[in-house]
This record gives sequence, structure tokens and C-alpha cells, in this order.
Amino acid sequence: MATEQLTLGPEERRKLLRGSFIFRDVDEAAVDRLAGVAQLRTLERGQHLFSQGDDGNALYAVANGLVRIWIGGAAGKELTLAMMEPGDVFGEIALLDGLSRTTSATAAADCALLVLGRSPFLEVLRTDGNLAQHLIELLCERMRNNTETISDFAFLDLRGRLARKLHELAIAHGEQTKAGLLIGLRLSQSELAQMLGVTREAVNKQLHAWADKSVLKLDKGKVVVRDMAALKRAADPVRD
Amino acid sequence: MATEQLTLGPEERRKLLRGSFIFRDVDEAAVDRLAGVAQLRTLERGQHLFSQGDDGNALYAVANGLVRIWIGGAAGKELTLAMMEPGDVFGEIALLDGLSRTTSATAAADCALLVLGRSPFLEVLRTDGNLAQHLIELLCERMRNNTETISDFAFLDLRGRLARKLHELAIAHGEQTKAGLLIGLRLSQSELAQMLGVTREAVNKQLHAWADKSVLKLDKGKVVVRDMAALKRAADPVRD
DNA sequence: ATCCCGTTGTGATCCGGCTCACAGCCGGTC
DNA sequence: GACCGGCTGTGAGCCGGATCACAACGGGAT
Repeated sequence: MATEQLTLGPEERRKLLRGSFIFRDVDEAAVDRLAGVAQLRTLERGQHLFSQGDDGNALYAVANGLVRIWIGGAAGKELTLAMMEPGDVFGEIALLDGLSRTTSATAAADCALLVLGRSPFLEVLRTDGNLAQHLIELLCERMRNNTETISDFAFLDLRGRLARKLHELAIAHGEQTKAGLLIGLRLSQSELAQMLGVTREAVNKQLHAWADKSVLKLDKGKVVVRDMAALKRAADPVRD
Repeated sequence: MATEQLTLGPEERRKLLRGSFIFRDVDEAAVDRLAGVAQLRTLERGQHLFSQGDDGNALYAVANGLVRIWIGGAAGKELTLAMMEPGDVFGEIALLDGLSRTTSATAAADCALLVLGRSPFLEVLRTDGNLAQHLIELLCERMRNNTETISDFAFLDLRGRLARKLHELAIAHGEQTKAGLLIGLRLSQSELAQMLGVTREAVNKQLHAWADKSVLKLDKGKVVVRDMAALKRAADPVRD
């Protein structure tokens, strides 16, 4: 469907890095140097990039596609923590502290990634205070997200967590249609369930409960949000 | 019981900051300057320091006592995320990104804290790459902890989470006695429950289940671990 | 058109943990 | 000592979601 981007010219690489938030205001020559030594890596949907526990000596920038960041539990269970989109950077934790990867990463769609090696990156980090500053901001943002996730697990049931997630998806990837906000990302109910740490069946039942109340409309795998306010309310622990 | 430390001399302040991991290798004059402008703040057990949502314009270093870091949910429920001990630093997220506090902080024992104001701290941060580097490492460590917490919530039941927590507490605060590893921190079952996001009753029942199997011994509010290996096993999702 | 395989839809059953309701207990305080 | 407030111990009942087991659907490949 999407045009495959199998290669990236030098100019495109520079653009990608410069466009990324963490390299804003960083010395341009240094960024260009990084762009020069970066590897291009393409992945097909479903292909594995790295696993929890691996040594992590690279930082990734998404040029194209979608990468699922997840952790695994007993019996093959998986919890999806985030989806990385074009322009996003990930893999910074293990790169920065030199320990093993805390999560796994898998292509959720065909992808093109820029791979920045550890040593050239750390070299720029050592000399450029702006990069350090932006990395700190990135890490703070991640911390806030993580804390939110913990809060959701601790205080909300399936219904509340699903409501929040749909609300978030509708805002981030919603397309306005006459029926309501259509959620752009094609997510199966199983994938949705994996983002919430619940079963697919339970998600299915809650979606239909909302469809019955006209909060949502379900149309062959796509979800259309008809009543954002009701979702918002359901996400609050104050029940209706 | 503990000797109250109501004041800290200039020398002690410097020592505290220098001993803190984030100020290692940072220009000594700068650290001393920070120590000079830092405020001393004492708190009695139960006293509130800041709340989720507040503006956060200070960094705290624990000189003495214990600070509980927590988030709140519906109906007054609380989840304890961490306990800060002497030598620990906290409150960095809101300080660094300028947004509101992600957590609340309450004294879990009488405390003496050093309060570093935003602007002098950021000034040193701007000029000293080592401080930035250490902050990045601190944030990475927090991220790892958070990810672990999420994993626990997603994949472990009460039994597994409690086993892990006790194991951790025994290692961090265990005192060897003839009966086994006595957990030093005086934690009520409610406090334990708050660290796991479960009810006090459920914790009580699991503790007694283990006591019956001689994994633990319960002695007037104190927990003695008799069989660390069994705890470790219970923390694995592979059941015994 | 046919065959698949991944997805959706839905009931039956089971179980962990919550809620509620008390009953000792232990340590302080007056 | 007598009283009180916070902790501990424990049972009854309930409920949200997991598990299991199918049925039906839809879209791609051949």
C-alpha cells in the first residue's frame, strides 16, 4: 500500500535527524556527521529488531513505518508499551546507560530506520549540551508516560483503560467522517488488548457494550468514535 | 527514637551533595555554591511535601528520614512508587521539564531535606556536562524501575508481586537473625499493600499462607524471611 | 470459486481478589 | 489500670475478567 522506501539519500538522512526533536539546536556539522555514519535498516512487518535483555548499542530513528515497543511475560504474553512513528527516536535507554534493553522492538508495519551507532552518538553527546538537554527532556516525557501507565494499571479497570486508549488514539490518529472520528490506525482487537494487558475477548465485549450505547460504531475492524465525551467520562473512575 | 537532626551545618550540606551520585565529578565550587543556597526543610512523619499536579521548582536531597513517593487514584486510593532514603535525590522530573509534578511526596518518617531551587540548579546544569550525564543516568535508572513496575502489574498476580517486593526488601533492608532475614523497615500490611496496588486483607492472607509453609515467620508486625529461594520461585510466574 | 487463516462475536464456567463485617491485639496515653 | 486508635486476622459473598470452546465472517492466494 504505502510506497516502499528502500533507500534514503544523504540529504534525506540529514533532514530526518534535523527534524527529530532531540537534534534541535545541535551543531549542524555534528548532526550531518551522524547522518553520514548512520546505517539504514529496513524491516518487514513482523520482523524483530531487538529483544529485552539484548545489549543495546544503537539508537533508532523511524523514517518510515511503525515499530511496536513491548515487554514479554509468562506464557508468551506480551504488553505493548508504545508505537514508534516516523520522526520518533527510540532505544535511547540502553544506549545511554550501557545496560541491556528493557523492552523488545518489532516492526508493526514495513519500516525504514536510521541506526545510529553508540560511539559517534556519545561523542556528540559529550560535546554538545543541547543534545544532553533534549535527551533529558525526552527521558522526562517517557517517565511521565510510564507513570501514567502505572496509574492506569493500578486504578482503572478494563473499561477505563480501554476508554482512555481509544480517546488517545482518536486524538492522535482520528479522521473526521460524517459518522464520527474514525481511528486511522488499523488495530485488531488483539493488538488493542495487548496495549492494555487484557484479553481480546474482554475488549470485544466492551467495544460492543459501547456500540450498543452508540458511543462507538464498529465497522469491519475499524472503530469510529461517535461520542468522545462519553469515552472521556468512562475513563474517569467516576461511573455513569 | 532516631536522633532528630533539626539543622545541618554548611560542611554537612556540602558533604551530602557531594556524596550524592548526581554530583559526582561535578565542579566542586559549583556544588558548594548550590549547598550554600540550598534550604533546609524538616518534616514530621505524615507531613506532605508536594502533590501530583503542583508546579515543581525544586529538587530534594534526603539528609535524614524517609519520603514516600506516591500517586493517587479514585476514592482516595494510593499507590506507593518508591521510598527515598538518606542520600537519595528526588523531584527531578518536574524540575527538569518545567511541567507539573507527576507524583506526590509525603514524609514516611521524620525527615530533614535539602531543597535546591530551580534556577541555581539549572545554571550548574547548563555549564557542567557531568551533571547532565549523571542526570541522564538517574533518569535511565528510574525508567528501568518503572518498566519493571509495569511488567509486574501486567504479568504477575498478588502472590508474585508480593514475593518480589519482599525479596527486594529483604535484600535492601534485611538483618540476619537466627530465624532468617528480618526485614528492617517497619512496614504495616497496609503500607505493603499500597506498594503493590492490592488490599491489605489480601496481603495478610498471602503472608499467612507463606507462614504456614515456613517461607516466612510473622512476629508482631515484623516479617522474617526463612526461605528466600521459595520467595524467588514464587516471584517467577512458574508456579510451585 | 475454493481454501485458508486471521479476525470477530459470544456464551459457559471458574477463580483471584475486592468489599464488607467483625473480632482480637498491642501500644500509648490519661 | 482503663480507654482508644491503629494494626492484624479471618470469614462470607460478590464480581470482573480470564479461560475455554466454538461459530461465523472476510479477504488473499491459487
